[in-house]
Amino acid sequence: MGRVSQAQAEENRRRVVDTASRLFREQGTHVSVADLMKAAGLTHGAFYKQFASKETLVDEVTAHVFDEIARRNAAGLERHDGQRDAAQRALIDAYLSVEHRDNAADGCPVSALAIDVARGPEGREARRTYAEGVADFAAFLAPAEGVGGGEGIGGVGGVEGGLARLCTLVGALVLSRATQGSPLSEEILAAAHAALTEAG
Amino acid sequence: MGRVSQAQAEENRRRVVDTASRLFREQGTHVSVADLMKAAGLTHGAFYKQFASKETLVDEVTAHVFDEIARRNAAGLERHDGQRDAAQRALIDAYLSVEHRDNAADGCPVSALAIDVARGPEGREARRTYAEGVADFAAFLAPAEGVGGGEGIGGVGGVEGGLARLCTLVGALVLSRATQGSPLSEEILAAAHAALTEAG
DNA sequence: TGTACATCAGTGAACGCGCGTTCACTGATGTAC
DNA sequence: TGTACATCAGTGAACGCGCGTTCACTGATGTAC
Repeated sequence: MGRVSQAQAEENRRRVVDTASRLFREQGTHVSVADLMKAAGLTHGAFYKQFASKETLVDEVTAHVFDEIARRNAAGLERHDGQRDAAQRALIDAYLSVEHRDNAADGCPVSALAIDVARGPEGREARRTYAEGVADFAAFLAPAEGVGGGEGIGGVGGVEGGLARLCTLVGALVLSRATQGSPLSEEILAAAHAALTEAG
Repeated sequence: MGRVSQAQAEENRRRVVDTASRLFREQGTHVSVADLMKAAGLTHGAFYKQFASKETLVDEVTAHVFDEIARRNAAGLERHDGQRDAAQRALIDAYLSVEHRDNAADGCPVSALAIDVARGPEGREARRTYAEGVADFAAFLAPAEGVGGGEGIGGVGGVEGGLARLCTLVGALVLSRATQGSPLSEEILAAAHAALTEAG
């Protein structure tokens, strides 16, 4: 194919990262370099002109995907005019939807990458990024402290309450995906939704 | 080595299944046949004298490991003289402990195998076994219906309450493993514990 | 109970395959004049 | 502005390696007499 313009090369690189951020969430970080590059419309050899190694890409994609979710949460908050409670409910609704269950590629990286991150070595940069993403997400989910009646699942407030809510969300999504095909899958989403919205 | 007695052969087979049930939970079902057999004290060739394929083993081990957890839950109930509430609390304490987080090999298969099951094909027998295991576990966790005050997380009762509690347990374990090395890991366990014990 | 032989659990080399990675090559792009 | 050349993004064959699986072989076990 010969050389390609700098602009084209940059766009290609971006497309590889975007494609990986979808494929990794859908199938895990073990997706092969060849499959990834094919999905991005290139051949596998080109990969190493842009990335030092597959491990490097995993780290970069992890960071990329958590940036995206942070932006999305911020946008959600804005859409509800800064009303934390409403934004949280909207997120919980979307998180525990069948669409989210069936569309891991576009979905939450906390759920989608948990096992890949857990099984990677502890020193890994992806691990730090992941932990930060969890903390940010929990902060977003934190119930309003002590204001009028409801203060979240089990009555636990603040960051702790946010963490507990996140556990329920992530557990529900992971379990509903693992039981897909059984009626249990939808029951799990409904049960978690009821638990999170009725006391929260 | 030559032939081995029937009793010895059966014991070897059992050891392979036991070893796999630990390694699969610890590292996932992608553990290689060679590594598995080495860990069981045999060579890889012997594997196919006992199992039709690796997929067959995964199905058998999934069933085995869920049998074990069902037995363990039943034993827990007996140890507390059939007092459901006390048995549930003991399980929640153990589930959300640092020991459980650090010892996936002996731990809950619902958390450990979730992603492997979710990524396997839908028709897979392991999937059915998994869904049954989830249902049984949720039934065990179900809060007592309507009796005096507490009826579980978010006030959701019955099977639904059991499912919601299971989501929180599984989410907490998965997240605390993925964030291991960060202080967040212990905070997650504590937050889920507080949420599950204070209203339950 | 003792002998002769078929069985078959376990061994270890070998298979095809897909993995991550390397590399000689191509030829349009970017640059120096 | 036009020409000459170095650069380097992308190609596709090839690398060593580990995977799941197969197979000829071994020799103690189990069985038939």
